[in-house]
Amino acid sequence: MTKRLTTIKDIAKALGISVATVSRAMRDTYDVSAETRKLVLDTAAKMNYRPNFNATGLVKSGTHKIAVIIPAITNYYFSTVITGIQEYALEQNYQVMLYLTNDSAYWETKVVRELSLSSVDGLLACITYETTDFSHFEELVEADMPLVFFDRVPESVKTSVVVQDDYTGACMATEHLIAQGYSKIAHLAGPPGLNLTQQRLRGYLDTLKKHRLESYGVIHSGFSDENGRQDINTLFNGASRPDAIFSVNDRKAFGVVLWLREHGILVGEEVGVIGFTNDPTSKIISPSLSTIAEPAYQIGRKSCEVLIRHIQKQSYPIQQISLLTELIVRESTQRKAVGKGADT
Amino acid sequence: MTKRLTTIKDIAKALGISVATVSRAMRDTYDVSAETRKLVLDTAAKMNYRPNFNATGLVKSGTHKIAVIIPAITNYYFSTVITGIQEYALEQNYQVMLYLTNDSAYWETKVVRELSLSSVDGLLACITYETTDFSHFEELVEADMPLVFFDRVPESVKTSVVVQDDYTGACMATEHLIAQGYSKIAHLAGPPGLNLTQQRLRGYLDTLKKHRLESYGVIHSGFSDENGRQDINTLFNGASRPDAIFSVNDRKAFGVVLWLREHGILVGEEVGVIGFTNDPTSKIISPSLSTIAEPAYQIGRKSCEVLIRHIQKQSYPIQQISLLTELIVRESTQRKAVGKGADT
DNA sequence: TCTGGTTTCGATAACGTTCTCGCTACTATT
DNA sequence: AATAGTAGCGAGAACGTTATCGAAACCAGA
Repeated sequence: MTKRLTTIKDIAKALGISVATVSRAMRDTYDVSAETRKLVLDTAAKMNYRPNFNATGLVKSGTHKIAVIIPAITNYYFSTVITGIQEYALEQNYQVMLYLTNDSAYWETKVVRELSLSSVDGLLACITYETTDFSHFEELVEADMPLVFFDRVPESVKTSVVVQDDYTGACMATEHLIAQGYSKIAHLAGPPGLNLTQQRLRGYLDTLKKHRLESYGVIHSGFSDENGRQDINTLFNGASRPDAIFSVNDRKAFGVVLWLREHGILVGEEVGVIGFTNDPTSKIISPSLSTIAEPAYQIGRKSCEVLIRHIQKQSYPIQQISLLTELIVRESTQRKAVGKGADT
Repeated sequence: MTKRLTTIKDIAKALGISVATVSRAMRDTYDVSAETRKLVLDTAAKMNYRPNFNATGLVKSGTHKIAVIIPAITNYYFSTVITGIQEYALEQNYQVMLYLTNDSAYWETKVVRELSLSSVDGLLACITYETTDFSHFEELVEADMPLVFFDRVPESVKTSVVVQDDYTGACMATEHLIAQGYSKIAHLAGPPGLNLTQQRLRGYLDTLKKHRLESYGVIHSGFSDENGRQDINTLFNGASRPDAIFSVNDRKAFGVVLWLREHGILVGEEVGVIGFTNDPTSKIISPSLSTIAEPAYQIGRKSCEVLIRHIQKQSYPIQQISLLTELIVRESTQRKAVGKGADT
């Protein structure tokens, strides 16, 4: 129950002019004299006027708001993406509404369906790893609501997508392991349904094949460090132990490093580990983690840019943007034995 | 330029009844027969009707949106708080608009000032560490806009606040260090202007005094691990080296641990380190970091709850809520020398 | 059959803004 | 001096919804 705010009418009354003139003076300079324009702007500032977005949105059917739907923000990648989105949006005078699905397909559907179509101009989404039915998104596309996916993207829905180059990143990671002298390489993969899981897996397998190496195991599971612990455990209880691990993301790799350390296995020297993301913690863990850096901030900015283009021009063609990744070499893929002398 | 959406009018026309009846059927059950109500609801679903929030907001002068203004989200504490806010808001059918200030007072002022008062029902804010002038917030309070601060709160503005018990937390941390046998304790403090900096500093000093110990140094700086590295460096280049560090937050403590490790100083055994936050990385770093756990998620939920109370009842009294912290003991404050035998 | 009270619904005005039209008054042209 | 053109402004409709008021329709009681 906030106090009544000053409206355009109040300004008009105070100045003895019509609301139409005030409205015009507020935006463009044409069709209104420079002096009345200045007069209006001054008294508007004096009366502490703020435009009512409900009213403008109603008549112009545009709200200058975009919705971001994302599984979570409590990790480096997602929070950085959001930061990029937020910054670009603010520059373009758009406001962002945040929706967390908590990786639940139920919540995702609910949020997308109940999201009043009239309250936002467009959507930026990253799907949960459970989502298999995309009809709630397809309904949006049919209603001509601008929609852009990033990172985790469905293949069926016909919209613009912005991702990192997962395939090449995985190739780089695997190549690096091989170059460092590891040959029994296993892959801790992500949830099977996800596009990025498939791309990284394919990069891994293709690179192995190129070097005529066999895979020492592929395990699909979630993204947490706990998942990493479990997976490395089953892997090391199996018949043939790997001498290197390529993990689908850094957090899972942290679990691996921790597990190996606890079991007295030297990370790097005995078993190489490489992740994907470049989470800041990868510099803090010891040994520090080699990884494939994702351009998270840029992905945020870029996907927001594409969305706003779609909003402002409905003829803007569908984009398939893939940003480059970068190999970051740290201790977890270094065989220090070389410098250590005749230890083996 | 989305397709025209179905409005309440379309439903009225399709059913041959008035818009008023449709509107009533849509919300309450009184003043409309059960059959027409059902009829309306069914055709509304069939025609894929979504309410236009601009229109409802215009007439009801309430938007069911709240704004969250926060320095950043790329760290554990803030992203977890936001998660709590978001979840509670969604439960109560409120939508969250996110604004990042990037710890810039300029951006904070800009965002708060330009934020159309009419586009949100209330604000949840955490100030930057630069902010010294709070007039942009005071203007909001004068306009009767519901406003709640969390974590970093200004003392001058008369609003509800939700924080963790920083003072007691700092006391617990210092007590723990003393109980573990450390006596030359230094404090790496936060930016001096912040309330939480002062509270934690006071808890540290009071506890020292209680045990008749002297402070081995207090350095104010930012919250990053880089700040931690620099501060420990100046501390160890000084005349009297501390044997324990209480850091205002975990990230800064990470910098300390890393610096000590690089300089061959045994963390825990030679120099105890304790942080504040319970960032997940504190379990990953080695040695693992003792810390004071903050109820970040609960702070998010609680502050959102208080805000919504204020929105729904303007007579709701101003709250001063302080949530409990918890001591988490890990390796960085353990003197293993005891078990190690006659090493010293 | 009439009265009084419900129930159910419709007309219409608001909310704050923009947009379309048209009117006035001024300037320039001949 | 008459006309055409244009700059500047006002009146009113429109956007989609809710709120107020009143009218019809129904029911029960006498």
